[in-house]
Amino acid sequence: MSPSLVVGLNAVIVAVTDETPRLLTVERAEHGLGVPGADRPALPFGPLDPAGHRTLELGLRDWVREQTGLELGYAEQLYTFGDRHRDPRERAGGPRVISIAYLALVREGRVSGAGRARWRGFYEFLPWEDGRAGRPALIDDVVAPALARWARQAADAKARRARTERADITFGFRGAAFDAERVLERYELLYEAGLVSEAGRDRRGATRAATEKMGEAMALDHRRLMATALGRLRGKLKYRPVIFELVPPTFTLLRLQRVVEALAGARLHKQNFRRLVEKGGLVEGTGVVEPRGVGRPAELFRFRREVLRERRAPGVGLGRR
Amino acid sequence: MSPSLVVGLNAVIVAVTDETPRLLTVERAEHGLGVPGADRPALPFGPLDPAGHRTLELGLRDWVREQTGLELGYAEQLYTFGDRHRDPRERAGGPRVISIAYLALVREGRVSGAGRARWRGFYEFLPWEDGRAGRPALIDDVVAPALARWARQAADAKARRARTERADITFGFRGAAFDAERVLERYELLYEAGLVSEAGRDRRGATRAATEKMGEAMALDHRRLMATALGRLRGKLKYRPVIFELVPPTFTLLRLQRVVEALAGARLHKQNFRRLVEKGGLVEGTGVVEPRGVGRPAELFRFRREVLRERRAPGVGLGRR
DNA sequence: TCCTTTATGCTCTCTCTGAGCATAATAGGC
DNA sequence: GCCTATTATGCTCAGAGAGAGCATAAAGGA
Repeated sequence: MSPSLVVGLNAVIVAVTDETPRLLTVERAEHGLGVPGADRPALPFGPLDPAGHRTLELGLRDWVREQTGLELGYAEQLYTFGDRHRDPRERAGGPRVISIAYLALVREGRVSGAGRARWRGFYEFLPWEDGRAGRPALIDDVVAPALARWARQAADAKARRARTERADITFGFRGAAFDAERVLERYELLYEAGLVSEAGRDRRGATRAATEKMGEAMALDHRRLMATALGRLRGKLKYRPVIFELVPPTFTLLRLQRVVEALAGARLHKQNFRRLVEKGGLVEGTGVVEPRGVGRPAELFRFRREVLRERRAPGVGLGRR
Repeated sequence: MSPSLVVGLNAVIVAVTDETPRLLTVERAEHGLGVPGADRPALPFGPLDPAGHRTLELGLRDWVREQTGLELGYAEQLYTFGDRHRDPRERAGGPRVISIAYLALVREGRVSGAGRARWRGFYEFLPWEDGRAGRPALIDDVVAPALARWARQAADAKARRARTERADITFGFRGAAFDAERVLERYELLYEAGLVSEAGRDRRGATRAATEKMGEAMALDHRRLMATALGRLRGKLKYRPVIFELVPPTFTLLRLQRVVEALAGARLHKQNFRRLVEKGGLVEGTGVVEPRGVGRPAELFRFRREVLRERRAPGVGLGRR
């Protein structure tokens, strides 16, 4: 008999290369034999071994090493997902699966050699989150009308208003402020409105055509984990110097800025970004300039550890969008 | 045979009454027969029922209702703790216990009728976190020398410097900024240095006399969960209007301020606090004044929901300390 | 009436942030 | 060598927000 309860460990592994935030995915043979969507990209996953894994994080590192060949550096716990039927095989008598998700950051230079794993662009799965070229047309062309329809389908006037307000706040409609950190809230709203294909046949306000524009699906609820990770990362950038976990030891300020922009999904003002990180004590010049490339050569900078003593919440800000 | 793996649900239930942040604790007969510290205050706890609990949060609510009679309102997941030997009974063949901790907030008026549970002051367990009367003497008189001793015990000069830097950053020694949110980091440092009694016989830099001044111990790693909760709550106050989950529907601005101060562990400037919440659109006057009390009567205010549309991250700030 | 206490209004300064202008230093085309 | 495109870097200005403190208002009690 299979155990009635499994504690799984999932890793959302993030790197930024070529100004694109990327996610490490694996093929998931074992995770869905005969289950619809079993061929979709999945996050590295493995069950906690209660006897062998001394801590959750060590267990995660073991699984990631085994499945991707990658030795993780920075990792933090994200969230634990435990709703019933997260894994459809539970309906067929499979164990209840509780998944503890971690966010891990990998430096730019180390994205090769991921074994049978594959780096995929974050925004292939969450295309509405990339606002670097201005507010994504997807939001106003596809999301807004679908959510409006979803709101109209509510039972009464009060529920309609609640749905409209929620859509406004999460996507910044009708003058509401768009908050880049609310990635999970946006995904969950899209899910409830039937706009992402993981929501299944219950399509509600959404047409098939609309759903198909909403990015690629992942296995199980892994797109939800991704959304959780991106939201957390965007939030954390603002008050912890995690950005330096994603770049090489030295970097030009423009490269640093592009990495922040890639994650924030927004463009930043170049001179102000420089002022923020330089005057803010986050970085210090090395005196060395990077020769290659057009234009005036840029100085290479490095992270300035002392900032941890000096400032309470050293981070970079995400811009407005 | 006992199962080899249990997923537990723990609740850190917080209320503020009489300007004191409080925690709901229970007696833990079942949780430590013959184990040292079994009589210590504990958090409400119950194992997840894989068949009965549809979501983790619903399972938590069930357990809290059963153990304390309380119907939870606001609740959010905090963190999942899964280190081996969190529960000492694991050493004696007990199951590996993974605990998913939640933070729940209870409104001031609802703290009665907690069944066999008991409200305890937060700072009875974490006395160094209350800086409302100025920097706690405990930090400079007890913590600082003990951590200095702990730093000196490090293997080499490099490790010594690392320990010193860590102590400086977490407690704001030697000119470093004190960050009220780093509650967990402080607790963990105290634990590693053997300054809290949960650390067991391995006392390292700490004398028994010092340890006894460091607040009351809790069962298992529950003080760690408390620290996680307080840190999260302090952080969240700054960018989400969670404070209104802790106060009645109407309140004077001074009462609101006292609740923030109680949680922040710091005093705030009265006029600036008023400006922050009033001009910031977080509250609106009701036109009604509260009669009782000395001094000029104060107007009653209420939370202004519209702020959620208008501002990206509406919160209150914690002051400097 | 005066004093104590709490509420409320307002100002001043400093810092941070958004925005934009201006100049510097390269490479490549001519 | 000169011109242009391109990127780097320095600087200023305006407005928002935060920290601090002064001043006035409205109660109750001596």
